[in-house]
Amino acid sequence: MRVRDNSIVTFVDDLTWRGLIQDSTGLDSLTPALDGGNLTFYVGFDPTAASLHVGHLMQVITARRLQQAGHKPLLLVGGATGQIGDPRESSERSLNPPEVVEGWVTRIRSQLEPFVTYEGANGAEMVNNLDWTGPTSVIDFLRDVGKHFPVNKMLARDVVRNRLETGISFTEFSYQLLQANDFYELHRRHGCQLQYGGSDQWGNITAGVDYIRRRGAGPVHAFVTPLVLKADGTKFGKSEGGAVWLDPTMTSPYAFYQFWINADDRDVSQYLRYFSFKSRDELEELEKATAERPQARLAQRALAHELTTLVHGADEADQAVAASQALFGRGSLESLSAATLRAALSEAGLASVRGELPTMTGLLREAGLVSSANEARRTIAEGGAYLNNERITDGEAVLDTAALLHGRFLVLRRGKRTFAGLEYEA
RNA sequence: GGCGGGUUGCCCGAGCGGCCAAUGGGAGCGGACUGUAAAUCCGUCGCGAAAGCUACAGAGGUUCGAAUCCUCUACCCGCCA
Repeated sequence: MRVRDNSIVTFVDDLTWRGLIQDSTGLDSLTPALDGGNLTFYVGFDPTAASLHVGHLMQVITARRLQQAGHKPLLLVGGATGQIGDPRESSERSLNPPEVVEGWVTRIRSQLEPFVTYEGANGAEMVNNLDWTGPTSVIDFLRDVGKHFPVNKMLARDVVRNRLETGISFTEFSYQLLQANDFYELHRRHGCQLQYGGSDQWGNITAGVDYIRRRGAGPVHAFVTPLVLKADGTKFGKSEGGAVWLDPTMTSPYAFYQFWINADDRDVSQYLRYFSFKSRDELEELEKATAERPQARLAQRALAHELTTLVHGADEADQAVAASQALFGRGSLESLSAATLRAALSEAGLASVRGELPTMTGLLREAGLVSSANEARRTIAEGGAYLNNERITDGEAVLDTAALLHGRFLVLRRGKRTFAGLEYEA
């Protein structure tokens, strides 16, 4: 692994410098295990939606990082736990139909696949906890697993304690047994010695560590990564209201790229440490650049490009960059070639209209920038609507064909940075 | 099982027969300033071109008129058994 080659820096030193280890079962034992290479570890993803989102990226990337350091990943997709639901702070989850969860398992599995390699001595494996949890009878589960879990300890867990106020079903309460048992089963079947996850998983993870010890196995290691925070206090991973998904049909590569480009100056250096595979030297260079010339956004560009490449591939990443340059660039839209314009608009979202010449409000609706005519008029009145980078002032004005770029394209924009394209065919 | 309180727009939360599409805050959206950043200030925030329509847990009722009163149903929360 690169980091070890270039100097005295060990793998754990690197993880620590990046801020990836918020809590662990003890660095004294974890350090030699991780620096030694050849550890089998697991990280789990529950199918709670059709796709993973940027909030999961930390765990995905950490898996890749660990594998590059010589460890063997077991990527678990929770076909069983996904049907139960990890308790949230707020309230009880509604159960998803088993066949829906099953579909999500398949999708998430294939989404995870590209992030690790399956070759070599530490080739990754995909596992599904439904394989061992599904066939277990209630009696067996209660006798073999349940007997090792003191309810008083289970109640002490933060999430559970909070939920005692508002209510928690037995179903969700029992979640931690399933996850603890997963760790045990993976330890038993695959020699798994390490589980990591997000900091919200600490309770579930340590439940597994304890359980393995109670069953006379182990010892095993665990650590958790910190919650990704935003300097402005809002939740990480949201963009224009919705989650930023890894699935390109749910969040386009362009939108994904834009999400990272818009990272706050105060956050971007830490994001690079968390998510980037660049060396410490390179990252410190970028941190310096951000401090000195934040307006150049070198760190945001590097982060956005690297992550878009990792998630969507080099071609998609380059297209997202090109589209961003075309749309946000200083040059006039007229100077862009038809091919460049089409490509850029396709990235941002290109719809087509035909027939009668629409009005300005109609254009905004067709482009999907507003959800109702009222909203279109309001946006225009607020001065937030642009056609080919010129502010629209009259919502009732009919489109002038002279505005068509290359005789067919229109660049619509709402606010500073939300672009959408329209292709007009008479 | 009994008694009492509650259910309002994306969220919190006022309203307690007409002046309520509904006070206020947050989120969201837009503008100004910048750097596709932050902070700040300002505006906006159900649908409809409009007439109007749909909304205050659900269903029914009283009334010229209901988010506001009555009845039933569902869910939540207290207190007592």
